[in-house]
Amino acid sequence: MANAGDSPEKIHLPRTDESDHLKRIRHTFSHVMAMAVQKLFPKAQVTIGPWIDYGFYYDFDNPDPFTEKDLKAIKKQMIKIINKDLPVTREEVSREEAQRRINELGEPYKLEILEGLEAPITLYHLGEDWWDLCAGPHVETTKDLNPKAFDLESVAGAYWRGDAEKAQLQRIYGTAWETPEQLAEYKRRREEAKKRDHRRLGKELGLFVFADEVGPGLPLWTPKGTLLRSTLEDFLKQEQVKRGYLPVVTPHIARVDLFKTSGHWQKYQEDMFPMMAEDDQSRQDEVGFVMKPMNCPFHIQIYKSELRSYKELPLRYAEFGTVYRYEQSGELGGLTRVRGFTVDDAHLFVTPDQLDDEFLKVVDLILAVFRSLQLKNFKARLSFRDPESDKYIGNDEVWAKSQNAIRRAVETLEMDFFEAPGEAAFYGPKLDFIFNDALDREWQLGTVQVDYNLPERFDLEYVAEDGSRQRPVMIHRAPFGSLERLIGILIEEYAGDFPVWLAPEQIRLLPVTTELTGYAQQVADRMVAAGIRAAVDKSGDRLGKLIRNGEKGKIPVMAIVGAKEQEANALSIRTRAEGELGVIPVDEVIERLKTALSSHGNF
RNA sequence: GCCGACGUGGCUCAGUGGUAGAGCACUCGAUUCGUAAUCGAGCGGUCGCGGGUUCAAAUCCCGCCGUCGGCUCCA
Repeated sequence: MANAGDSPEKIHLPRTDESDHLKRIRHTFSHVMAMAVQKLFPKAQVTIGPWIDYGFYYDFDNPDPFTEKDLKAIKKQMIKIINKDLPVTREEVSREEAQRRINELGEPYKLEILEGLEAPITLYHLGEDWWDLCAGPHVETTKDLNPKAFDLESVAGAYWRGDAEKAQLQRIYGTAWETPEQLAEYKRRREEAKKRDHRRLGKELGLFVFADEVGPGLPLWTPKGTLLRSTLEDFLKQEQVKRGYLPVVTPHIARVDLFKTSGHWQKYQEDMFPMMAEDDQSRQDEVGFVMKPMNCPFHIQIYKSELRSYKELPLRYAEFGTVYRYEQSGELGGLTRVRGFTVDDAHLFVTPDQLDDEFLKVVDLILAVFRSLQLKNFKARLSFRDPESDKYIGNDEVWAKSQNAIRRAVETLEMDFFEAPGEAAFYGPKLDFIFNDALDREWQLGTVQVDYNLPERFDLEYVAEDGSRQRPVMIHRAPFGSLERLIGILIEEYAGDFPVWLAPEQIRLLPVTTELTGYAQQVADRMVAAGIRAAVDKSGDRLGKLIRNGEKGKIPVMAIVGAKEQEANALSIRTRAEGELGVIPVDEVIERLKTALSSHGNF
């Protein structure tokens, strides 16, 4: 599972790619499931059924979608099949023979699969009655499958060949292991992961809400969530000031024409909120305003507002710019995919000579930011153009230049990375930083992009040393990517237990009796004056309840204030991480908190 | 956008044809109490929205909206 963090678990849960044996087990399980499904649903057609990281799935074309009840029946049937100790046998056949047999079964999907296969064409049989086209490998017999070490998890829709234009199939997901203990541990960790889900914790901790009345994918940030946000913003702003970034602010809407020049309107209109037009004629003429899906055209206009000299470059415009994208309804979820979000955006206008160095400096900043946030589990992805696709602007030469610049950078930094053709932005390639959420789904956070195209489209210039007009190169970059998505990931990464500097409420004072509330408030006021987010629990409940509420609220530091403490000008400290720390003088508590804040460390 | 499941007070959930329930939270009262829930009372819901079936709908049917799991998409 993702996010095992640094707490070592006793039972290792191997991914399929770690073990050849598991690969066979999971693969054979998918065949057993397909066989069971066809036994129970004779009209079901099988398509593909691979192993995946922790299990397997199989896609079926069935007149009716499968239900939860069906899953139970299928599971039972699978156990029956396994207990028959059916041999799994491989058979090599000619293309013609395969065709003949498929026609005998009447399974058109298999025929389509066969077309894409290269020799040798192999079939795998489960006993006498069932076979599928398959490259293998599999276990020897169903005896090698433990009927107590698998489960069917969910049904979902999936398109044939992953193509939304093609048939809608029914996918059944299953998980399979070598031992029942592994299965139990897997399930336990899934449950744990659900508790870390930022949607759940966000609600429990009161960080953000969604309202039907506002709209889907449009989060509302509560005071607590906003404190978290602004702490992150302030942190990055400080880092950027140190690195020569200049702040800018730009509006949320602009004329359509601006995005025609950039190419957004032509390439990504479907992903933008509809145009605001004054009347039908204006709408038809495409004269109106749109919500911005990106900030770059605005920063470009600031660049263009004056004639630039090479002496000014690199110019680094930074803004926490909120953008709006009309994401497909089925894609929205929590904070990780929203329709309105804030990008920690900056656009660097550089001379071609400065490109490599500036790019490296940006990556250095991004990695420093991740380090400060204790984010360690990420992958670097080189998101390049898919040469087959027409969704990009610019010519081949420019793309090659941009992609090479990114490749040079990761090679210079000796970073681990993988290339992903087709993941580029429409105007240029990217170096993306990919993180996993609690449920192991991948999300892009930070990104750096090299762009020769927009400078061209907007006809950007600077005056070079020799007096000639030259074209700058742009670097688009966002270490967080989106503040919303970052916070979603952070919540799950920390399981809601933020380090003191990020915690919305950093210390809570708990008066043992209500008579001490006034004194506790005085102490809290001192802390607030020292830049600490301190609060007093004034509920009047008993201490046990106050502590319970503090723990549930995941307040990193609690301070019990009783008569003894008041007399000693001290606090009895209890932290989330370490429990009771004993009585500490107020001054020392404040000092330690201040240190924790500035160092991003623990109390 | 597609397939499926789900949608009951602020939160978590019970209630499957006969005019709405629990715990927590909240308010009030009593208690002034030392490291994860003090006791009692009270407030609070046109059961997502709109149609339909029925003598009667939270419950059955249809449409829409939203959430969730996938798929597709993702500047």
